[in-house]
Amino acid sequence: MAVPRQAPVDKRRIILDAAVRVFAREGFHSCRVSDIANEAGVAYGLVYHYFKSKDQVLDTLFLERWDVLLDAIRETDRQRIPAEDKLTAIAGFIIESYRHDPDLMKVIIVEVTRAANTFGATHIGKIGEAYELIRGVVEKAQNAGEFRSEIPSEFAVMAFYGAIEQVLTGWIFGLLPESDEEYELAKAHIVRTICGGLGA
Amino acid sequence: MAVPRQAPVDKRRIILDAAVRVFAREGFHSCRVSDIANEAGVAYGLVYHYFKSKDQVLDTLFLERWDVLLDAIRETDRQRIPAEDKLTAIAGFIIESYRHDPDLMKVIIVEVTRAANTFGATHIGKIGEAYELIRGVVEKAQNAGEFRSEIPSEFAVMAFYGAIEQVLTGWIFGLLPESDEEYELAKAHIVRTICGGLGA
DNA sequence: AAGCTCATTGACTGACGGGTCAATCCGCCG
DNA sequence: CGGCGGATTGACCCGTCAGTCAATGAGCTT
Repeated sequence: MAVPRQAPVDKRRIILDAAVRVFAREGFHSCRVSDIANEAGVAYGLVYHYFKSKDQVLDTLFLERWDVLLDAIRETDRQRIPAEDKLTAIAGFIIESYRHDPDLMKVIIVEVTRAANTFGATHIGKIGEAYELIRGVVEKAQNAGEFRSEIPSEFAVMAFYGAIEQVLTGWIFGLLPESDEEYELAKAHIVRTICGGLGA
Repeated sequence: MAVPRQAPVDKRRIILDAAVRVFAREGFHSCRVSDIANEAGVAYGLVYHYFKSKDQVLDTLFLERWDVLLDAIRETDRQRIPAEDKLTAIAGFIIESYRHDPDLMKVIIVEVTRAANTFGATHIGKIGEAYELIRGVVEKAQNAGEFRSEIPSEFAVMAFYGAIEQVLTGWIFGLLPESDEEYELAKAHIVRTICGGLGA
């Protein structure tokens, strides 16, 4: 009667969730592994029972979430809707991720995505996958005449993703006001800027 | 006959220049202060003679260069030219800074600007000053009817600066091809995307 | 009930690197 | 010449963790 060993509580999950809070609060480099253990209400050594290293905890957090993002982009691209709507959906997904779990997104953005030197190095591939998927959306739109072809899709992606990341960073560091309304406005404004431009 | 004490060589400058190379090569956190001293051909302790801490070396590098950028933006804004040209000038200045001294810009972008958690925290104010100056450019253009007012200037800035930073990051981490021609294209494309939009 | 497996504990170790400081060097001035 | 002050040196100190490991305990299997 194969009773799942992990029936009562999944300590691994508890550790990961605690790590999100600790990384968000203190930063990956400044925090100690013992902080994670304490936050999780678990012994120090248990972290090393489930993870090979402190780095691997962050890796796991990032990969778990980033794969969800990649799937969401792929799924969006599969729809038969205007390219602009696809971009709105992608920006919307990222912003909703932030609204739903700000700590996790903060960690991913601040400690991985924006820290390509320290950590991203390992994950540049994964991050590049997202760029590539979005580039696909843009390129198809250009071929279909929805977007003008004047601007290389590589630049379009940088502008689009750069705008999103910058807005999230603005929220994270208190440079932009945050509220449910602001989140909705951001989705619309980002896409409108990238697709429609600032020009009168 | 006040002979300048520092006549022969300015060791302080030598240390700063060496630090740029070391930070660019190994990253601020991974490198040791002794690496900087070795690169500068100077004794370990001399770094602490001129700087209070390892952090202060990076601080100095950042502030020196960022103030030049702020001045450049202010100077650009003073000109009587179309807002789009101002943005081109600003993007151009940043990209030229990168072309002129890639190591220094790499350090500033990767270790300060994009590392707002670790370091930027101290410099969020300075970074915000740049946003604010650019926002001024956009807002004036909106009031003059050059740019449409539909998009709040705060978002416009995020999109503009985000696009630039993302392109630089792409170069730094080898996600975008680099060449003199690419630099020129980037200036044009970034501004054209932000001002004209992707839409057909 | 005995013994096995595996989660769990937390004290301990060892490396690493930032920062200190006492000593030395050197140009200048009286 | 003698001595002052600032530049320069680099060995050393010392705190800080990441990661280890031997011991404990809880439940399952036979």
